[in-house]
Amino acid sequence: MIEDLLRNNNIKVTRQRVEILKIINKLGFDSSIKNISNNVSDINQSTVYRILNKFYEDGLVEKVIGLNDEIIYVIIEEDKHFIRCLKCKKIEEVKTCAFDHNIENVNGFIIKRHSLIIDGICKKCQSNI
Amino acid sequence: MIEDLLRNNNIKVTRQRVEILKIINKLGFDSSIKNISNNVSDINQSTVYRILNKFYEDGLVEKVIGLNDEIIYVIIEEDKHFIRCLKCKKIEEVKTCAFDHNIENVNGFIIKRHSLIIDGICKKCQSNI
DNA sequence: ATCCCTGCAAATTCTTTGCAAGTTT
DNA sequence: AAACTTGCAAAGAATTTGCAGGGAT
Repeated sequence: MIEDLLRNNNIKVTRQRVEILKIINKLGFDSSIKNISNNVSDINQSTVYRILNKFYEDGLVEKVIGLNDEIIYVIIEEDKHFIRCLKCKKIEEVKTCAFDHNIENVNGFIIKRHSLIIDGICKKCQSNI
Repeated sequence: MIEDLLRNNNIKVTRQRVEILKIINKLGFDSSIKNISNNVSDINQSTVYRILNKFYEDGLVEKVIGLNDEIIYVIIEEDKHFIRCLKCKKIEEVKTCAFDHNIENVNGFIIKRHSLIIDGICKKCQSNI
């Protein structure tokens, strides 16, 4: 439930915040600020900025360089991984986790989560030479 | 040699490009556009933008969300990994690679490179509670 | 009732663009 | 010589801010 996502992060529930979260979910890897703004109704542009900044500061979303080389906002989930085609720039989620969980204490850190960005050439682009 | 980095990527060698590459190297994880601009001498602001865009398009640098949550430009190297402290936001390089190279053909892609972003709590922040 | 959030409009900052002159290969 | 780069100045976008009214707990 979207509202719980907010409550769990001690963020007050407002119409604008709920709507923006829903849109981020819906847009997936296309959730740039521009696209988010274009897809919500009756939310002032500066409110969109303020909400996204808050979500980011509060650790609810992650910023990633996405399609079209823009910053996209992704709701943080445990150990989510991406694979990205160097040619067509499509991004997909990876189901398998290639992270060796036996490695602990990297650089003395306590590991909280990790994300893996894999670059390659997707099937389609492989066939187009 | 910096100049070779450019030649290898079929990018013409100019004073401005060499200088910007050197600064990126020197600044490390602090190489936001603002910092790059502040650290070069006699390069017009629009030239900085044009050069960084070109480097990015030509695959010489990668964009990453860095310190201060800004976009930073990092020279692409094979399988470079980062670990990032969730509290103080410090970024470090990881020497060990926790990527399981046995996993091939993820999602049907031909894997070209990967990067791992690990989030955790660094030593210093562990002691400050 | 209190504290936080939002819309609005203006200010500020960031990024792109056209063109003429200068460089690189 | 040809093709590409740069600086400059101006245009265009993106982002932030102060404030007054509205909403959540």
